[in-house]
Amino acid sequence: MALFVGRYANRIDKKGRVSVPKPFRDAFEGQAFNGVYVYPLFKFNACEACGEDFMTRLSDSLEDLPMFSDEQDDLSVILESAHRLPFDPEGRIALPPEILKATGVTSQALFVGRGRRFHIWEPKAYDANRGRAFDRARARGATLLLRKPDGANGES
Amino acid sequence: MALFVGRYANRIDKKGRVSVPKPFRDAFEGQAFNGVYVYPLFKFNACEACGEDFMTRLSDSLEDLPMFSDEQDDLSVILESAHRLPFDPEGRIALPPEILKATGVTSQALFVGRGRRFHIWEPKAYDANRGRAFDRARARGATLLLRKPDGANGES
DNA sequence: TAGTATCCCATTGACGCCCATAATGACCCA
DNA sequence: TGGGTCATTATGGGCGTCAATGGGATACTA
Repeated sequence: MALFVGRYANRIDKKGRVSVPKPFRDAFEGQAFNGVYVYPLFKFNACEACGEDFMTRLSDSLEDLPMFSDEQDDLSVILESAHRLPFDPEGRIALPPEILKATGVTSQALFVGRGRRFHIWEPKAYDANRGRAFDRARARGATLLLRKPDGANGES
Repeated sequence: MALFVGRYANRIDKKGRVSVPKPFRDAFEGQAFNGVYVYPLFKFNACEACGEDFMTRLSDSLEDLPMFSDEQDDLSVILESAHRLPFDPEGRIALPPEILKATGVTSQALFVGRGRRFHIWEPKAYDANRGRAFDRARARGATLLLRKPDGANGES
């Protein structure tokens, strides 16, 4: 699957529909479900979106936690508040009221690439947060251990 | 099999029937039994529902516990109190009195997606019990370690 | 025969599909 | 290098279809 990168601002119409940027739609090529899963983030006033593959991986990861455990129940709130949004023939999705409320999105939605998933922000809210992560990373002197280049870890 | 995600509130009619949300019904595609298994949860005033596949998996998991152990006997109550509910031609099920009583469901049933299974709640009870799960996750700064994408860890 | 469960049909309201148009950017040619 | 044309995406709105719901008819059971 291609990666989600870059930022795109699209308009919300009266019916609550918004076009998912073409480059993002292309990245869903070959998935069983032609659409996106969207769920609110608890760290930001924004929501996250991904395809069926990633959602299944998320669900399976939750099942690695013990059944009936508090930890599993608390984190399952992601699945409970997720929405399965199919593309219409023009590649649009309809954002549910709950998501609009959680993100503050009204007339415009900002799509922000995040690799295997992407975020949806109210543009002004994004600007307010933008740069902070960058500053934090600089201040902390953040480092990242890269995986071995393919084959070594079974990734495609 | 597709995942169960999101929340849907449907009404119970005079005959005790309730429509299972279409997205959930679709997720049962290709299962041998055209219906759901429903059993009460001991942790919440709610019940859990799943398809034949998951029920089999649950039964097998119980057999992994030591035979004749208290643990196995206690958890086996799930199987004892489970109901096998077939869909009617319109995709509705009739919740048995025992389930209605255990959940407090009367006029409305809230279907809550949980990945490979889903819960059924009385709407107000859900708000009271689960409404703060999101805040708890935020407050705790909850994190989740994802499985490696496919095959990388030998699990399937 | 009464009570219950299952099936069938009707209604309605939301949403998905289709078409039309506008805007954007790429390409070609002078 | 500038202008024009074409292709593709983003956007707007009307209409048909389908899912949720309610009620009646029929078969089954105790």
